Amino acid sequence: MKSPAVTDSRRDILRTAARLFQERGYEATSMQDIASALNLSKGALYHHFQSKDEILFEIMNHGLDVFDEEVLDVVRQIPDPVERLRACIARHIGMLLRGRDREITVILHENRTLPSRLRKRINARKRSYIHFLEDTIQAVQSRLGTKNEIHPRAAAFALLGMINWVYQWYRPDGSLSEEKLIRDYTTIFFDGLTANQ
Amino acid sequence: MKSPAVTDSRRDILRTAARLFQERGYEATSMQDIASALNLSKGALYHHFQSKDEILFEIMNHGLDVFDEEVLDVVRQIPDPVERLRACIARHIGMLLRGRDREITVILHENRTLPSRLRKRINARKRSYIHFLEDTIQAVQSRLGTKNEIHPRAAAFALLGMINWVYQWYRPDGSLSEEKLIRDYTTIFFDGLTANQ
DNA sequence: CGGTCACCTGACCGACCGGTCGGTTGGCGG
DNA sequence: CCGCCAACCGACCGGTCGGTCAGGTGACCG
Repeated sequence: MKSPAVTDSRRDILRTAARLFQERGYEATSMQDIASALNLSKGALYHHFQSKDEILFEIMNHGLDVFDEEVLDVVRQIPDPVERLRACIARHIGMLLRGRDREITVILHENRTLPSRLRKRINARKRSYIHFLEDTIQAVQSRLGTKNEIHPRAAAFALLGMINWVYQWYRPDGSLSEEKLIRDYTTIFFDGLTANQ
Repeated sequence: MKSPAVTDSRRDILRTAARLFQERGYEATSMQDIASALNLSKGALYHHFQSKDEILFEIMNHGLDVFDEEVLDVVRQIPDPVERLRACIARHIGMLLRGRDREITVILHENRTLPSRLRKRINARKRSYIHFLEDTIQAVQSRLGTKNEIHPRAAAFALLGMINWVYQWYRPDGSLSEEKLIRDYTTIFFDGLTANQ
């Protein structure tokens, strides 16, 4: 077990690095940039992490930890598939918008920059979320007895795309509130643009 | 007017650079990488372009030219908003999947890497597409007399997200055909997951 | 009080970056 | 056959990158 001080400084580095990676991109952010932002020397970073890659990997892993905790673990408890999917949409969007350290954004954007060994481990975790969405969508379809033949995987990726794209354009200080965004996205996914409700 | 040879070698460079940028990312691709892939010296690249930034900018500009030509110019001719939107979805996805040089993918991914002067010009062109989508969606809503209050901008970005995310996961050699993908995406956006048709 | 260890500094390394430059080449117009 | 010039080469520039390392410092422990 590591001392709290150790994990604290590690977490500080990860938070700052995540912010910089999100603002400038991974490749465009140097270790010196990260060190300067923390009032540290570059060498000090290498006391806590073996490499720049490890920092990125830990950012993503921690982001996925938080995601599992605040989204998946909660919505899995909901037995009704329709309500489960609704809650999932709301919580996923909420996390994306309120995540202070933007780890999720880094996960989305720096997909291919990780060396393949580490990337595989991250992708495996992502894939389990995809499967959860696919299963839930299929349950929703048979529950509501829909007669269309929408491929659950296509629907899962469509939903993921809708939501994950939000970070590219949404600004919290704009005219569109988070609640309205969630409501509209949920309506579109379940009932489409032409919904009458 | 430039000679065909000049534009030819420029286009070759842009195509190869676009492929590399898409595979490894802009910052992770060096001018030497581009030159080697073309069996050229690095200096030769600077005979055709002033800077690496200019190459990225021209890739994006050309990608948007093709997009305007193959998507927007065609679907704008369609008077009925519903049919216009359907055609737009189909053509947008088709372009994304069949675009040989992946310029569109580069446009989507390397948003923030351009210096702000050039980025503004690219973003202005993107914004005009957003406005087109918003207007069409609003026309669809009033045409079908939908009673919901989905914000046209939210719907436009949801649609964009669904479609643009495709490049992150879709593989043409998988079990999901392009036609099926277009059909499912169109159904989801117009009628939702619970569509009965 | 002396020793140890986590934490950190700052100088340093070789590789490589984007970009430049003087010079070569080969095909084409006159 | 000459002269020209776009296209290209390869050495080179200053600077920055990720990463290393010897050493300093201060808190804690016996």
